[in-house]
Amino acid sequence: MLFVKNKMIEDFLISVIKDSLKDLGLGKDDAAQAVCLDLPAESRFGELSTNIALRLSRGLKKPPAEIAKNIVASIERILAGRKEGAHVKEIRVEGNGFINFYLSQAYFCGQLKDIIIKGENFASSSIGRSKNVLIEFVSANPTGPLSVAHARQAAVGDSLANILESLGFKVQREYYLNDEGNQINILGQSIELRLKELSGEDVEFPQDHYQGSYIYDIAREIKDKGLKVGDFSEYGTEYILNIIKKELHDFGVEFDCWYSQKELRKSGKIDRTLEALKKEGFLYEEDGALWFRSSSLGDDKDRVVIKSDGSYTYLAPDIAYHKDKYARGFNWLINLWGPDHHGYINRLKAAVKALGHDSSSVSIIIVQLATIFREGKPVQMSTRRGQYITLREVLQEVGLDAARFFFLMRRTSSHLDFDLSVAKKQTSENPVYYVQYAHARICSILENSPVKMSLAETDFSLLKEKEEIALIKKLCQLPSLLNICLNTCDPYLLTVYLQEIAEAFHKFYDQHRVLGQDQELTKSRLALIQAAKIILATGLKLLGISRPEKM
RNA sequence: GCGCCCAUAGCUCAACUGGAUAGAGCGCCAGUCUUCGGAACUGGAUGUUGCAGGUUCAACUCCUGCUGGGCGCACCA
Repeated sequence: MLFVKNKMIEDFLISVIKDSLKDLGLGKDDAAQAVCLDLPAESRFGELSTNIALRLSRGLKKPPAEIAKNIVASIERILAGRKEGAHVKEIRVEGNGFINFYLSQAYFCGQLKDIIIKGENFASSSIGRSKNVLIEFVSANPTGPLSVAHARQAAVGDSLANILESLGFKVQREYYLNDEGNQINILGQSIELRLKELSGEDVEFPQDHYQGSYIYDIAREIKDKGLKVGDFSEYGTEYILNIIKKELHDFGVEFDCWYSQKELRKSGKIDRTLEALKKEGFLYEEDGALWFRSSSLGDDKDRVVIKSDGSYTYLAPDIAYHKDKYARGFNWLINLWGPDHHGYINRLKAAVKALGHDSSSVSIIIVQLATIFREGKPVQMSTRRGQYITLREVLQEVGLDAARFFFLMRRTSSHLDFDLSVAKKQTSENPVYYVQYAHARICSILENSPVKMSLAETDFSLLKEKEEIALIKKLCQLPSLLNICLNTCDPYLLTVYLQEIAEAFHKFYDQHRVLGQDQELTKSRLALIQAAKIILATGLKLLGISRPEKM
């Protein structure tokens, strides 16, 4: 069951309810301030519901049902004088005092028409027009191919960015490139050692070096081509970065900006940032190191920014990097991190506050890991030995569409089980195909139809069957659904919604014929499935998944 | 030891952030095709929401204490 709200009608009804409470002299009650409309627990309770009478019952010392009755009477008086009142078919008091609103068919028909007129822009809005969003994700060290953890981040980040764009936000996708430091040095050494090994030298390969076979590939290329490499770290970084870029491209993810830490340091911004913080009194020296007074800003303890050997910790460039994000004009920063970074959140929030920004301007989303299964059994992984499932392998095994959909099927904050053998199946077990099949089926009907759908000649009021109504109501929910994705910063609900749309369509299809009916009815149903196609296509596009006309 | 997250049907997950009879998918059992794509549809069985208290009209949801799992707690990135 999906719970969504339809913004426009919802806002209107909330204002009417508030007016009615004032009318009854209840406007000042605390509970009355927080009037809200929810989707009822079951569809038999109408389309929108409020529990306001239950909330008021305590203070008024009256049974909820009685209060509800009075409120409804007042609402009905108000609605009678408003043209939007036509959207409401009926208001009932049900359960132990819920007020349920039943919307009129005219309202839903209007929405349906809107979908067909606006097409894939039906759910677009301009809520985000004042926001410049920078969404930073993946940002894996360029020391090896991308893993499934990065793959999930890529799927979530890219889809979230798509959704925000459709809501009017100006979005930049950015990858922070950790192209210098310890890990990069170790990468260089790993390549150098493998090269020696290939040349027949006896080498000892340390445990903490990169064990993956791709290091051999790099070394072999250097050897075969007889390249003179001065800096193995730099060579390796560039080599691997190209692999990563290709992998992401093949996954349908394009970054607007690759932000180099090396460039950041060279620009002097790190030093200038630390200097500024020092002036504000946020830094102090102790034990030969430079500390950030983060504990005064909500962190558990203070953090080192410059080690006693004079080098930066990871935090120093990161503070400068975030300062630079604001300096570039972004006013909402979204960071997608792996679960191993959750202890880092307070540190970064402290840094943001020290820089003089509201910490709510940064949203940090922890993307939980995915466990890969084959035939119901978990696939063993070991990063140390360089044995982990890569994005490339998942793509090769199940394809782009299934991969992206599966990574988004659970809430981003919860752990995900990803069974490759299920994602590969082309049966109803596989939700991707279920959704895409609905789209293809509709395309096929539209193509076979001898009659053309014409909005001017469509009489939506002919759509009265149970399955038709259910489908229409579902289709109208997309705008509200995208709002939920926005509020939760999570695209996952869209995968659930698309499955529900597909289900509603398949059920309709099974019970009723589109073609070969009375001319008028056929036209109405053509319009209905046209709208369903638009909604399916819009959703799939936002998830970065193809919309096949044939399968 | 300190801190954060999780525990719901055999399995994977929901439950509109305190609401109405805790719902879906998979799996299992039984059905539906002279008709627009069967990659579909219909029906059935499955629960002491980890345990024990508390808060209230109402608790899977909030509070307290247990039990069992995951992750953090670097002058690593």
